[in-house]
Amino acid sequence: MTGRTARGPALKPRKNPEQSRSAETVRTILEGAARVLEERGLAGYTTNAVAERAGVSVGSVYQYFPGKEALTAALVARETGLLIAAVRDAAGAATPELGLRRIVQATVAHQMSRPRLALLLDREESRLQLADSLDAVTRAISGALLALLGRLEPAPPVEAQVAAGDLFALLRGMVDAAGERGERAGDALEQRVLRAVFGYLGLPPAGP
Amino acid sequence: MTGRTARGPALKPRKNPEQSRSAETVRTILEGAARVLEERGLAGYTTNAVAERAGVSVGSVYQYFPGKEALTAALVARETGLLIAAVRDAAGAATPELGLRRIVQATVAHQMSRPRLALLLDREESRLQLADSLDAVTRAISGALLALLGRLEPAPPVEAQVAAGDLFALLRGMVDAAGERGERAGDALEQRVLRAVFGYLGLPPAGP
Amino acid sequence: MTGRTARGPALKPRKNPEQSRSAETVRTILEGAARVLEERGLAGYTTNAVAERAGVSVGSVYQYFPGKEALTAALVARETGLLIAAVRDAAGAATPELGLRRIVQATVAHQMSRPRLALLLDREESRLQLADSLDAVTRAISGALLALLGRLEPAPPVEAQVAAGDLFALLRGMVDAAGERGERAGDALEQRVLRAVFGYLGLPPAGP
Amino acid sequence: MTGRTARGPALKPRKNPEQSRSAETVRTILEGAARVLEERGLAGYTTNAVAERAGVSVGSVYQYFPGKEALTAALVARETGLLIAAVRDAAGAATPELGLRRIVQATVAHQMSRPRLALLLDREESRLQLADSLDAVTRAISGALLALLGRLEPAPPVEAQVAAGDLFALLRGMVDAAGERGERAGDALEQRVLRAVFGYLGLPPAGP
DNA sequence: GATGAATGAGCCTTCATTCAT
DNA sequence: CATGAATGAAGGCTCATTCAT
Repeated sequence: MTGRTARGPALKPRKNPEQSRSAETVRTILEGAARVLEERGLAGYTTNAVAERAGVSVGSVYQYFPGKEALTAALVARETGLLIAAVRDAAGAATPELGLRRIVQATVAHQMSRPRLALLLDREESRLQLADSLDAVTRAISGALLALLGRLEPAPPVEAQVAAGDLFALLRGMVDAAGERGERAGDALEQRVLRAVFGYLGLPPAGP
Repeated sequence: MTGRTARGPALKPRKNPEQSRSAETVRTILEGAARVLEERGLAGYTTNAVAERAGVSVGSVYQYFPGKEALTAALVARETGLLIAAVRDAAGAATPELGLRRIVQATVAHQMSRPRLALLLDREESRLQLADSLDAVTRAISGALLALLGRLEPAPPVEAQVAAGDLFALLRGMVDAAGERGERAGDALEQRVLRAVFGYLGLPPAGP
Repeated sequence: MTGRTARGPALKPRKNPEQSRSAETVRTILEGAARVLEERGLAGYTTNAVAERAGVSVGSVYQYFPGKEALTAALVARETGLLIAAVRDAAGAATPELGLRRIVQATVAHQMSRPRLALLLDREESRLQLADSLDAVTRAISGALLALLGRLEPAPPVEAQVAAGDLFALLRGMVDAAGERGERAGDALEQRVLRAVFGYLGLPPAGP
Repeated sequence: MTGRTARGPALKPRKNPEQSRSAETVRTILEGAARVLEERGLAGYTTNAVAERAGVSVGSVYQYFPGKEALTAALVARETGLLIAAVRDAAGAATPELGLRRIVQATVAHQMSRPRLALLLDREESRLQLADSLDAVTRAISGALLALLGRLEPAPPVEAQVAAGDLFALLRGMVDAAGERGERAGDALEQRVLRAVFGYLGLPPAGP
């Protein structure tokens, strides 16, 4: 690993063949990568392992991704897609309270589905500085939070920008930890996260 | 990277020379490791780099630590020592509220002192399964929280064990993120974390 | 995968000029190879790059050439064809002096037309042991030189075989170097090469 | 091979321990590289092959050279050292004619000692653009030639700069070719090269 | 025939660890 | 004890070649 910290080393897929056979191979590779991450952790996450797990050759991995980081980025994008959509949606909720609840819900659901994978990708996401300087999930969630906070009455006693950052960190921290502990009950976790969120904002704890 | 995932590889220092020259060398090595981590990140954190930064030979590193992971573990222990002591202390505070505040305070202070180092070590800590299965910081903070929660009136509506886990995760998440953002004002951060903590527990936000 | 789904009526003549079609493809591929060599050098000279540059698939390259070396050999043959013809011609010149001049002329002209390509192919030619053990150009030029030397009066004081080898080497050396230096004036170079050639043979420097 | 054509990717040795054990290892590695080049050619010239042939591990190769190219550069420097010294010396010869003879002599001697190695290194030398833009040998020989040409009477009818380039090319071309042909008689070759050189310069062929 | 996705041997390089001095 | 040269397994990646469509 050469100390490439601040460059932009091709994180985009090499081809984007949303068609026929190739798309299938891409899916296979991504799922292979996900499985390797879940089963062997970051230490076992090698391009050769991914290829083997996916049942393709290393060459095929590099046919579609210019490098390992690009593969990781693509996996992040894939895993994150639903979450981002849900979060975007939440920003337009009827009330900010409802929006917050929806964001928490979506994040919890996302982390519950493949906890180890989600956790490891969170780590990789912050290690590589994907995208501009902030990855898509962070941007999406923080953005949605920001929008919701603006509509809150009374306005929270903390600057919105900062509050969004705090809430995102708090949310991710709790949810990742729950995943690591093996917690599987989404509803319960959701309630607890909301206690912290509403408490932070000085709102009365909303009933379920 | 050797695929040692499931073994129990000697994480304790090889010698425990609380004396003379050796202790000094150990300190030098640990500080070298800390500096490397801060300056070159996880990618640049190699045993040779540590030795060079510390002004000793690689051989000396292996004289005092059975392997890289042991070195990391020792660094974690060193960095964590003060925090753990402070947290233990907090458990005996006059009121649980005060105890909570003290824990938050200590954690914030700890993260603020060497933010990048603290962040990277947090990550390594959870990557390696240090100690029995839970590292010392986690145990200390969770334990202290648990003790304090038991004294709380009214008792929080969440099982104490779970609450302790949540609060620890929330705390660490917020503090790490603040460090990553480059935040340097400890007091402000402390207040905000407390809002979340007290909110989670259903307590009225305590004034500063 | 060309969407050739609808089979219309047979619009093509029954008898395809398969020959000329193939020949055209071969030409395209060879020119692709030449372009890649000129633009990306030996390092960028890959079969995939050639195919892409030629606008055909890799498969097609292998349809016409059994391997990369065969492709290179064919390119050498193509590039060398005119030169060889000119050199053969020169062997029959009225006087040996004129013949020598013609050979030099042809070689200079050849190298000037596509200098980088000529240089790189010279290298590849000697790397691969093309042909029997001596490639066509070497054989042609050396042969012509040999014939001319036999007619020279007075006979050069060096064995003809050896002299032919020397002159060829000298010629190629000077011409390649001129190409590498970016020299573009054929006439001047020709004169200088002739000085060396005639000097080597102990002949008086012939005027232009 | 990524098209790194114009960068300066560390061509200097990593360490320059002209002492004790290390120097011996460096020598061993360089000789291994030379042997591999002679025995297996450019195609078989891999860092692993070099290490194996030298009886050391790949790691040791990289301990002393930052990369394969640096190794090649060092080998070129080693092989070229004597030649360069001799050529430098020749520039100060009593008469320019004598100087020319000495340069030819040294070059012939150099190429005769390990012909295949010299040939392959010549190629590599021009492939990598070692040093500033011109490699040491080229600089040394061209420089010496330039100095000598300036002292020549009558002055050659060609611009000195150009003449130096031509003579160097002619020299190298003839000598490389002789090596490739397996010629082993240094004196004879030397005489023939001198015929071309003196002829080029319009000087009377000097007796041995 | 043409296509281009797929293959996999093999290359360069790194780095945790050992051991002779 | 300290040193640092030496080791070599393992990782990321390329590219000539094949073959199902």
